[in-house]
Parts: sequence; structure tokens; C-alpha cells
Amino acid sequence: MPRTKLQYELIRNERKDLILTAALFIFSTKGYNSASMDEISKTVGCSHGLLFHYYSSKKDLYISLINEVAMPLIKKSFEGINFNQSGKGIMRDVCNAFFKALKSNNDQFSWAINLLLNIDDTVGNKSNSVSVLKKHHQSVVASISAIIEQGKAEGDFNKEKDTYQSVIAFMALIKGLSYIRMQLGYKKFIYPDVNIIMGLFY
Amino acid sequence: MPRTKLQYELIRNERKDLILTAALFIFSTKGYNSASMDEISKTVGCSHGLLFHYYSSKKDLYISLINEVAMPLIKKSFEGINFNQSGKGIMRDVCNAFFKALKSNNDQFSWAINLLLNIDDTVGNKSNSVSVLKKHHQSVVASISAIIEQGKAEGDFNKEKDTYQSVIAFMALIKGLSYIRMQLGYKKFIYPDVNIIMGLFY
Amino acid sequence: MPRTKLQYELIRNERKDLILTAALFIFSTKGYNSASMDEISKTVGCSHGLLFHYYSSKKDLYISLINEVAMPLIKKSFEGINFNQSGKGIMRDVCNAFFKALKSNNDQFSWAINLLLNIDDTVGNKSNSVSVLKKHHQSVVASISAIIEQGKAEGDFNKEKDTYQSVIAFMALIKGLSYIRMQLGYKKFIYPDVNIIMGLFY
Amino acid sequence: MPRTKLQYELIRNERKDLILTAALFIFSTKGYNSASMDEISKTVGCSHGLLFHYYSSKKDLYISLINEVAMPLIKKSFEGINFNQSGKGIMRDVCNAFFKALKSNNDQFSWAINLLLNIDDTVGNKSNSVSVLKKHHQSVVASISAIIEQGKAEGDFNKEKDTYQSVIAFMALIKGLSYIRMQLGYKKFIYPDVNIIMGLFY
DNA sequence: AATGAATGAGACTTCATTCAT
DNA sequence: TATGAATGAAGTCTCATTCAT
Repeated sequence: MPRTKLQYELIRNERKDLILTAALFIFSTKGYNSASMDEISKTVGCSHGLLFHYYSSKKDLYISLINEVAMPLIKKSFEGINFNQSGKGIMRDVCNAFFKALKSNNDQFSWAINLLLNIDDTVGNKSNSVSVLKKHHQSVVASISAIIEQGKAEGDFNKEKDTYQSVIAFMALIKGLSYIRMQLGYKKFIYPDVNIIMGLFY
Repeated sequence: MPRTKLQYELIRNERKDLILTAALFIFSTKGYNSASMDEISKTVGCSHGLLFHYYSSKKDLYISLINEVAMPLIKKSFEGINFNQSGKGIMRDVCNAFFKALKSNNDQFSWAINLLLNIDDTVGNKSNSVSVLKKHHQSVVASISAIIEQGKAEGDFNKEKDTYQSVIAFMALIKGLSYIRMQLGYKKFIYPDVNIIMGLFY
Repeated sequence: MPRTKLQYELIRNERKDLILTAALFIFSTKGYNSASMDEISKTVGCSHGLLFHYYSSKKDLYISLINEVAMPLIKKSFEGINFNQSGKGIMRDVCNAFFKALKSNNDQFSWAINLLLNIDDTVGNKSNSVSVLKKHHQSVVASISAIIEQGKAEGDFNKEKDTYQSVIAFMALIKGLSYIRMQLGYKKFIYPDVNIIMGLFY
Repeated sequence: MPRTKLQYELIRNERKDLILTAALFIFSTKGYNSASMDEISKTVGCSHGLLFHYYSSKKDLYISLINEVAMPLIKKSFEGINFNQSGKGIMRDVCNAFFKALKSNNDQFSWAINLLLNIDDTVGNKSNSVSVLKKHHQSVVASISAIIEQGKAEGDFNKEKDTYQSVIAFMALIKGLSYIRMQLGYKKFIYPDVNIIMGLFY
């Protein structure tokens, strides 16, 4: 008796989940170029051929990872944020969201943050050098920028400070924290008080 | 008749300078694994063979880069710092040193900072994975840690804050700034007020 | 549907056979350093990549060759030898075994002998110079030595003659013969009378 | 004051001697392909450029080595041989000449023998694979052959034994001995009795 | 859906050889 | 005569990708 469509669908999704989880960990810790499809497939426990069955290329897997896993995870962390408040309030919530994500016993949050804030690695070889990450990095930058701009407009944040710089500094700081988080594990990780971070904007 | 020792010395130094400059840029922007010897040689305008004439391996070039270029550049930036003062004062000087370096019209300072603060990249392939960078990273961490500890002991810095975490956050922040600097160029780059950064330690 | 485990096993074994056969010929005629993986792959009729799919390195292929092909071939030649007899009798049988192997229309025997008795070649480059061959060479030396010692103890062989020297001379002689065999082919090759060789030990 | 022609000549010859001595050692111990021009020049204590000043190529150096050093050394060893006697007598003298050469405290004799009897190594890469050694090997074979033939004609040597085979066996044996000699040094080396070797021809 | 054999571009590295001085 | 900077072909090895089954 052949499997039903639904069964296939379930298998597909299960596999994809496993692949993406493994890929998230390996890409976020090694960086794009240093990660290998073989290592991912071995972590999943399948053949490397299967990765290409689900994703047309390494780059495709990477992009899917960002779009379907990392960004949603971050978004999920931000779900509780009330965006109908002052920029200052939003920013505080954003900080707390990050910290809560990093504090979670689900490592994936840290991996996702690490992956998304990885601003150095280039994706692909020279002839096809596209910084996929940069793109997403920029979208994150845009979101945070908007919040800061709002805070500035509302008179809470320091208008003298360059928004873009503040964003980068903020994200760099978050990445630093996610890096510690990955090394310490969720139990040992103690996030700094939100007020410290907020100081960047006043 | 062969060239004199001096002539050879001059040629060597000139070439090494060109190679190290190109390498500094490429390693700092791409990371160790993503940088290729071929790209470096093309940037220099010589054959890849010549790189191996001067440096026995990619790793050797990289280590030379750190020891002979990046660290000295950083040290040079720190020369004016008065270490016979409060930890708070030293930290402020350190910030200013970084900012001055980043503000310099010599791009190499930014590259060096970027290279030295690159906390993710591993050097070498899997079977020979040595994080050369981590070592230097750790030496930087140690130095900054000592300053913060001093500040804590003197009652200026917040003793409740984990020193290691603060260091990482600080360095991540600096790296973020050097990243902006590299993208904007020295003319557009406006560094944030030192007080913003210092807020991390209070 | 993927092939069955058995099917893959068959493909693997077939390929490995082809690779090892080609490698045996090329390594035994050229020596380790002069043989190239590319030449082996071209002889097999596959890409060089496949060699590294089956063997992790040139050295690995070489060691596999010795352990899985050359030594077994030699051992097979020695199967008929009765070791429960005088050292003199064993030595005579050993000579005959070598001659029979060399006389075989299967070239592999000659290649194997040539490979195993290759006392000059070092494996690997200068920084990683390991004489894999020497190891196996020594194990062969040990075996022959034991036989001569037995012959000496039984009063048949000349006790005045240094055992090690006799072994080396004997092996050099056998190697010389295998070299002729390789050049002449099995049809033209006429092995000398065993008594000639035995003269080395009286 | 420029040097005289004679002075230049002297310098030339001195240098060539040094180069050839170093080359003899390195080629004989490593084999053609594993020996490098750089290692030779370093052993000599000059630049690699100078090797190409005196010899047009690696191959040229190698051939010069055989013609101008190795062969003459062997010939010198054979100088005392009385060729106006029975083949048997000549052969015995040849053996003694080899032994005397190997026993000499001048390592060059062993190197030369080792080099000339090195029957495995190929010279040059695939597209230019010429076994220079083979050629010289053949000339040595021819000389020894003639002696054996004479011995056969005079009724001393066994006519049933194939001359070529005997020669190869003999040379292989000598090479085996020269190998031991190189490992032991001249002090420890004890050559086997000539009668043992002569047994190959009776 | 899944496997792993097979390929080949590209990476690092070595080394014979050339050549300006 | 002599040096060593410079080149580039060739070698070992990696790894993303294809494809028959």
C-alpha cells in the first residue's frame, strides 16, 4: 500500500525540520563557507544527496534557513511586543525579547540570532559572491532604525546620535551576547540589565 | 653580479608590505577560510607562488599579519594611553584610542580592528582546526578585563556586571563600529560619544 | 529508490579492485613519490576525485595497497610452504614460492614483490616523511631472518654469516629478479635454479 | 684587478665539485624525483640559481653526475683489476673492487654505487619520462655480462645459467650491500666473503 | 523519498626554471 | 660568477553538485 499524500507531506516536513535544525547550528557556528553540506547531512543522519533533493543548492538551503527559520524565530520572540507605544518602550521590549530568546533553553534562538547578526561572512565563491546575509542584515537594520527614529521623534532618544551607527552598535552588542550564550549554555547565561543597553540611545 | 644584500632587503620589504596590505584587507573582510591566496596574489599583482616564497603557508601569512601588522597597529593606537590612572580613565582612553584609529584616514586601522575582533572564524580545515584568532582574541579580552576589574576595584564600575560579558559586549560594539567605518570610509564616519560606550560598565 | 546495500557494495568492490590494480602497477614501477594520483585515475578511467572518495589520501591508498593487495598476494604465494621442517627446507620453499609467483602469468605478483621490496622510496614530503615501506620491509626482514636463524641453529646454514646482511642480499636479489620479470613478461622469464640463491646462506 | 682566466677556472671547478658531491648524496639517497634542487643548493651552501648557472637543468645535473662522478668513481675502483686473466679471476676482482669501495671511508663510493644501481626511479615527468638511469644501468650490465661470458667460455662459470639473469641478480645483491653500507657507515660495515657472491655464477 | 557513486572546479602547496642585477 | 625574486605547471586534496537507481 503506497503512502498517502498526507504521509509523504509529513515525511517531507519532518525531514526538512531535521535538515534545517542541523543547518542552523552548523551555519551559525562555522559561517557559510566553512560549513559543508556533508557535515550537515551527517548531523541530520541522511545522505548528502537528500539535501539537494529538498534544496537546490547550498545557497538555497542557507536562504531558506534565514527565511523559514531564523527570521520566524526572531519574529516569534518579538510577538509579545506592543508596537503601539513609544519608540523607547518598543526598544525596551525589543531588548527584552532578545534577552528572553537568548535565555531560552531552546538553543535555536541563539543560533538564529548568531546567524542573522553574522555580518562578516560572504556567501558563495568569488564569481558568485553574494552576501545573502548582508541583505537580511539590512532588513534587520531597517526595522531597528525605524524604532530609533520614532524614539528620536518622540524626544526620548538622542537626536545627535547617528541612527545607523546606533543600530550597528546595538546589533553588535546583541551578537556579542549571543556568542557568550552559545558558549555558556542557557543555564549559566545571565543577561545584562536592559538599562545598560538602552544607554546606547540616550 | 647579484644585487647587494641591501637591495634584496628593500625588494623583500616592499613586496611584503604589498602582500600584507592586501592580505589585511582581504582576511579582515572575508574571514580566514573565505579568503583565498589567489585573490590576495591578484590584489598584489603577483603570482601566487610569490606568496609562498615569502610565507610558508596561508596560516603563516595570517599569523604574520596579526603579529606584524594588526597587533602593532593596535598597539600604536594605544601608545598615548596613560595606564597610571583609574580604570575608568584608562577605559575612556581605550575608547578614544579605538575611535581615533577608526577615524584615521588610514584604512588599515579599521581592517586591523576588524581582523582582531573577528571572533567567529576558525583557521585551517577541519582536521587541523586551530583558532589562531581566538588566541589573540583572548589576549585582547584579558587586557580589557584587567581594566574593568581595576575600575570595579576602584568603585567606579558596576561590580554586579560580569566582566567577561562586558568585555565581549564592548568588543562586539567596537567591531560593529569598525564595520561601519569600513563601509562608510573615514570621511563619513562619526564615532559615538565615549559616554555612550562607557555606559556599559556603570 | 536507491540501490540496495548489496548493489553499492558490488560497485564499491569493483571500483576498488580497478583502482588498486592500477595503483599497484604504477606505484611498483614508479615508486611512491613519482607516481601521481592523476595518472592512477586516468589508468582506471575515472576522475581523481573518485580516488579520494574511496581513499582519504595518497598515503592511505598506498597503505591499503600494501595491506590489502601486496601482502596478501605474497602470503598466498607462501601458502604451500611447510613451516614444520628445517630452516633450509623452508628457505628453499620460500625461494620456490617467489619464483612461482614471478613465473605466474598474473603480473600482480611481480608488482607486489617489487612494491614490497622497494627499499629506497620514502612516502610523503619532507615535512611528513614516513617510510611506510620500511615498516613492511622490516616485517619481511624479520620473517626471513627467523628462517635463517633456524637454519643456522640446525647446522645447515653458515653461522659465520651475518643474518641481516644475508637477508638484505637475498631480498635485493629477489627484487632484481622481479624487475627482470616485469620487463620480460612471464613468458620469457626464466628463474634461476634455487641452488644458486641458496648458496648465499651456506 | 679582475681575476685571471685560471682563477675563474679554479673557482668553477671547485664549485662544480661541491655541487656534484652534494647532488650525489641527495640523488642517491632520495631518488631523482624526490630530490630537490633547493635541497642540493642548500647542502652546497649556494643559491639554487647557481646550479642552473653550471647545469642547464635538473636532468642535466643528474646526467653529469653519472658521467662525471659516479661512473669515474666506479671505474677508479676497478682500476686495479687485471683484465688479462680468467673471467673468474676478473669477476672475483670485481667483487673485491666493489667491497673495497663500499668499505672505503669515502662515502662517495657507496653513493655512486647506490645511484648507478638504482633501477626503479624514473627521471622527469610524464611528458618527458626518460629513464636516464636505465641507460647507464644497461652499460654496467653489458660490462658484467662480458665478464661472465668469458668465464663461461673458459669453462669456469656455469653455462646453464642465463647471463643476463646472473648479472641482474649480482647487481641487485651489490645494491643491497651498498644500502646496508649507507645505513651502517664504513666502520660497522662488514662485507660478506667473496665466495658467497661468486656462488651465483658456478 | 533516498542513496551514494561519480565528477570537476578550485583551493593550497611544491618546485624546476627564468632573469634582472 | 652569483643571488634570490618571480613565475607557473603540476600535484594533492576538498567539496558542491549531478545522476542512475
